[in-house]
Amino acid sequence: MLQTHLQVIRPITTAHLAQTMTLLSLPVEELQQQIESELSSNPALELVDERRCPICHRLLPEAGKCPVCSLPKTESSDETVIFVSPPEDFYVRKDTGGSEETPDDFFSTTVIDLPTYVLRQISPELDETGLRIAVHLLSNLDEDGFLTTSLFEVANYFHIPVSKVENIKSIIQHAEPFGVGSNNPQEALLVQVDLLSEVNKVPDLVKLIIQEGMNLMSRHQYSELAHQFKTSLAQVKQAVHFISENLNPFPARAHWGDVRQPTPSFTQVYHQPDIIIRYLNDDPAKNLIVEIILPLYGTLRVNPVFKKAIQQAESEKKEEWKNDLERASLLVKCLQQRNNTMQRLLQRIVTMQRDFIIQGDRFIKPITRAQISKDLDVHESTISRAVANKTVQLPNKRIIPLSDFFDRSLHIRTVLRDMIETENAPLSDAQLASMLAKEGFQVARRTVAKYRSMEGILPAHLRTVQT
DNA sequence: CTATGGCACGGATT
DNA sequence: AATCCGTGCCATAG
Repeated sequence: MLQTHLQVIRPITTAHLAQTMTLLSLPVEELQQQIESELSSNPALELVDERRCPICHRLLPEAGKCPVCSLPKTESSDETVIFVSPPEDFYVRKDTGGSEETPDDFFSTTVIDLPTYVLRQISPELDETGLRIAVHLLSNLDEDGFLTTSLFEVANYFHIPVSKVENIKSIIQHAEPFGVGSNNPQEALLVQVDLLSEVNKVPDLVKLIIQEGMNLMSRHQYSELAHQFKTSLAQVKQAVHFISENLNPFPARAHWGDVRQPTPSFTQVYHQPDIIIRYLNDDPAKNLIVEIILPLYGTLRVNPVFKKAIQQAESEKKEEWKNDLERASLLVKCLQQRNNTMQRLLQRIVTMQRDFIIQGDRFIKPITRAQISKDLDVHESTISRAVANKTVQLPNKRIIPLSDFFDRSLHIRTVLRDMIETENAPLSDAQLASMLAKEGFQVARRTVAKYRSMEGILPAHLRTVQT
């Protein structure tokens, strides 16, 4: 019976493969749910919660100590421990993939979730009580970054006046992603408008529309809006355009970059990214860092106590527990595999699309998943699954789907966008098509129309000449 | 008559 | 095998 141990640890390959594949195609958010449900239903699985404060059970923003209780994290040295969420710089490696690419790039997987991300920014300006409140608020955010508790409850809980809580909430809202911690999209937008108008000029109409015209705007009833605010249709369109370009009604789903978004429509917003690519210390002179967001804090492992207990179990229970044990170790192994694949994939992508990441859409290179799969010596479907449903945050804070790295038409689309932006008079699709042909892009007239709508650019006769 | 968007087909990609 | 993408044809709007 002792042999079952070995058999259990070494998983049945078909099941292993099947689960690896499904886990691979899951974005972090869903993966987290998956793990949590398994964690609560499977006694063999254990989460050693190194990064959560044992007293207040809140997130630890920095490795080391809890901002609320100032407790050091617990040490754990168990050889069965598997890092689901490696500490910072856990995985650092030289990049020698390209021939003359900078060999300085390094990759590290770190763990950041939204509450932590926000808390890191605001913790310096808060006292201890403020931190407690902030942590409480942040742990009650929904997936869009909106608050799910009322301020009164929080105030009661901490026995403090509501105004204090409001104060904290406001601080949170003004941290990145701007508007996080609001109660609804409208509130988030307003915060963003205020912040933006400190730096740039924002048309008054924008604020008006957000305050009173949300319903009409979301239904794209622009003429009604124009009527309500007694202004021209063009003005309204401009304002709505401004909103979709610069603001984001769902703070947690995406940042709005300084650069314009490829999908200006409200219907297409992306969730919390699976991967963050940024400069070291946000300094463009420094190296690129690729963070692969992992779903959990602490370490996930097979509970060693459970493993021992199974030997003394009654034969009836034994079967059931053996099954649990098997599932647990399978899950852990699959997670490791997922992380590994994601890392290798990202390493490859980043080296190949370096210019695209740093300098923008114009420099994307057309690559296919098939190419990558050859390079990494894995099956095509593996890459497909790894790419599917994932989003990446670029150094300029834009969030794009990972599949954009394989977009064949993005390059032409940016050229097209430039043409229209710099046009003197509105150009028709046919004219644009022939201009593109001169530049070396052979595309049909019909295709130009498609690209145009993909970029959210109005047809020629509705465009006004830009200044 | 011109410009554009919808539908659908075929080839490439996944 | 399923899906995505570019394109041609056609209907419709201006």
